[in-house]
Amino acid sequence: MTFPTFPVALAIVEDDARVRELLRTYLSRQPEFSCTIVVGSMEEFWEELALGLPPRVILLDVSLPGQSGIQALPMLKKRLPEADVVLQTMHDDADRIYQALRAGATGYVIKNATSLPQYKQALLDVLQGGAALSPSVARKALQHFQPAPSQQPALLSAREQQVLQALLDGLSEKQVAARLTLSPDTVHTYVKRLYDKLRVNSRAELLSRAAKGDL
Amino acid sequence: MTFPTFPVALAIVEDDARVRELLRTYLSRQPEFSCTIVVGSMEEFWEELALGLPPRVILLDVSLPGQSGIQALPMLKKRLPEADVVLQTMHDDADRIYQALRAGATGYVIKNATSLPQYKQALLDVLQGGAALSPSVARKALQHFQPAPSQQPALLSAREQQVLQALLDGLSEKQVAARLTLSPDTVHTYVKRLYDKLRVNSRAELLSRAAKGDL
DNA sequence: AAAATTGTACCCTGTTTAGGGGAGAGTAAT
DNA sequence: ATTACTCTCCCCTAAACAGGGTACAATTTT
Repeated sequence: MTFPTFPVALAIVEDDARVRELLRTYLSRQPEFSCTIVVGSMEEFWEELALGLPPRVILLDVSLPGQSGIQALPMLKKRLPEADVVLQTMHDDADRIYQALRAGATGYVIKNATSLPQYKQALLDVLQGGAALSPSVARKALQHFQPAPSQQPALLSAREQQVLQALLDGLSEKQVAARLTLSPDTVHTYVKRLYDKLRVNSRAELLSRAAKGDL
Repeated sequence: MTFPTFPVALAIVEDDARVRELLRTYLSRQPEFSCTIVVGSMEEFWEELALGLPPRVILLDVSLPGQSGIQALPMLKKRLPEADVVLQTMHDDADRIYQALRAGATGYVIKNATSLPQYKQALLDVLQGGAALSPSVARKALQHFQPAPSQQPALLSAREQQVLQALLDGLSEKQVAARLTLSPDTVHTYVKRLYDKLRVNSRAELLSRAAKGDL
């Protein structure tokens, strides 16, 4: 992990003046950060950005007057691909969280549930290549991993379905073996059985049918 | 949020005796927790479980002798649907993380990067309905939200797109050659170029991404 | 005019898949 | 108690694929 040289250029975009100043004063006092841009809207942010050096991390409010933080995210990632964006908001709305994470946010914290030292820790975490999620946000995010597994057929045994899922994830037989802690030969046996049951005769056919919504 | 009544019944499954005792002594000292089960393997866990009251939270090592923590997860969720499971491990392997989160873990912490107070905090977080992810784990998890940024078909020439389409239809290179009236070698050349442009390195990966709606 | 891209085709080596066989241990059902 | 099924592992051969290179003519871009 390449560790950043301190202080790190930090931008704060937050429309609530009280919160904004609180963050600025606290974070400015930390030797790790230098608040190079502190503004109340994205419009102001774009202006300031043109003037000085680009920030390494951006602490961004989700709901802003004018262009919202979420709307701005794609543009931000395009204009500043190197920057990490940590979103902050009052609510832990599942849909907004989902949007934000897809748009490439590397952090998402809930205002009321986050102390100033935790803000600092969150920023340090992303600088070290991690991601910072408030517990309630993380829980919502994890739900998107759940609905994964499929539906039907008692046709396939539990183990067979696990192998199938791994194949659909694009793994090679060797990788499947590693994931399921099996011998590559055993995986091969399963693959053959799957081809038999699913009436295909190549990985490509299997995946192609999966892509078309079969199975 | 319904707050639990303290102390909360906690199970610790960890094969390294030093770590296990460290966690037990520290967490037992906290008024919030009562370590009702402290064992070194899943086999022992199942035995102890039959005797006493079921734990509310389980701190579970990923790699255990015998039945691993990951393997045990589905069984645990079935046997103790009410319990939260926090996994701990040394490594932040992306595939393992993915598996664990899909299997319903509500926490995933990295041993070396987590202090005892942070362990406590992680457990409290899940008790309050949140999820606890170490920063590096969260980062890996977030990558699964990314699949969005697909390629622009513009990058692919007309001929390349025809080959791609044929591949997505599940054809072999030889079959593609037949469809497009090309030499198998030429098709091979195209496939290599496609892999290059689409950043994959196997047919399975390509088809897998197609199945997920990329490209 | 030089450079880059595209379409086409061939060579090479190594790895992975496909499809065939057998085989033992365990569980469930008849 | 035989049958049937599942899970696990092993052997084999031949085909397909992955990745690396070279080559040249026709465009298109610069």
